[in-house]
Amino acid sequence: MKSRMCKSEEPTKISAIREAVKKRGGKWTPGRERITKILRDADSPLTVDQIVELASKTGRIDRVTVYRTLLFFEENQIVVRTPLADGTVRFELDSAETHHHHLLCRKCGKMAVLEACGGKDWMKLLETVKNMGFREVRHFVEFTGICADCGDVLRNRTKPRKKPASAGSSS
Amino acid sequence: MKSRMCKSEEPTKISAIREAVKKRGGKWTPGRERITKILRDADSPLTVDQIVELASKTGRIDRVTVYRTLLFFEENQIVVRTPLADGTVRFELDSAETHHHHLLCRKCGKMAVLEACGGKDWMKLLETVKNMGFREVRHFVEFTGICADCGDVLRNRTKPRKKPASAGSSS
DNA sequence: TTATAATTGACACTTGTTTTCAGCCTCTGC
DNA sequence: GCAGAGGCTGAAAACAAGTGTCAATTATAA
Repeated sequence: MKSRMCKSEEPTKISAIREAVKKRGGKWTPGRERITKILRDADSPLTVDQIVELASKTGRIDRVTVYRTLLFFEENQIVVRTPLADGTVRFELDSAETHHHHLLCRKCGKMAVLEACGGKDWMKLLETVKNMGFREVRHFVEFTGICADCGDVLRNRTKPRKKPASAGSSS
Repeated sequence: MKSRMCKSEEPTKISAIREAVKKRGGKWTPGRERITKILRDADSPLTVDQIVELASKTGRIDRVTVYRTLLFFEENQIVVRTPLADGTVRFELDSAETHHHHLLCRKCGKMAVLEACGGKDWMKLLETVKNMGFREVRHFVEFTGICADCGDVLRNRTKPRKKPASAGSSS
């Protein structure tokens, strides 16, 4: 059971993505390359805002272009869109040979990746779902909590800095 | 391991919710009662739109009032807000002595409830999360798939009726 | 019944995302 | 290397979901 915090060890090849784009009749533009590199180098799944901000450091790019590029990438299985329990939507490269889930700090929004999941008991649960008549079942698992850093801060305060973000249903 | 499709067997008492509202200094209004009953009688977690539509059948109610009521209920642990992998946000009564997770059809959006979760393997995963320094850990699990009804329809078609809703990250 | 404080509806506003359209750029074929 | 076609981009506007404001209304305690 392994975990990372979470730069991918062997970065997805930009050239492979370029070929995938062209194979689908898309063009390889500077904007798409910048967005691809940002996603490849990211420590964690990124929001549209984060991508716009990072991309803006290396030249002008319109927010709309980022939306469109992400949509194109998503439709072509280059990136994965992940709506989280805190209501934000994040994007990451779909290099996922490795099956992983997300871990989100409810205080600071920091994300980590968990490169593990269920086990035997989990399989039984999946079986239950299939017995209910569901096919092509996928699962979506997210943990939320207070990360070590935020926990330390809290211990040194009488009042939290601000109202914690509501973290959706869970248990 | 039990599952339901998913009316609660012993409906949460409206009177109990009324008392909870009043205890928090809130007033018990016809609008709040209507929304409470709608949530209690729902077959599955509802979107704001669905609540507005259902509530409008028994009298006029403003969408803003629904938002505000749900927010008030959420703040007072009467309802739970659940953002799903398809990007929608749904609400359900927080009657949850029973720990459950959601099962969503990617085709028709129908929801079911799974009154079960991981098991021993799951506990190990939780342990990993805690070892990463996270406290107050909650988990959020959602299954998506093609339900029996939609599966049958698909088998009798060459083309899907419409583009399936993108169902977020999962695996 | 009355006073008062919370709730409501209407409207405007904010934020996040998509659409439209004209001009620009990548890529293919020559 | 060059030109044409079609895809991509930026700007502005449209759209959708959710929030803030305020006057009028209503539930509730006294």
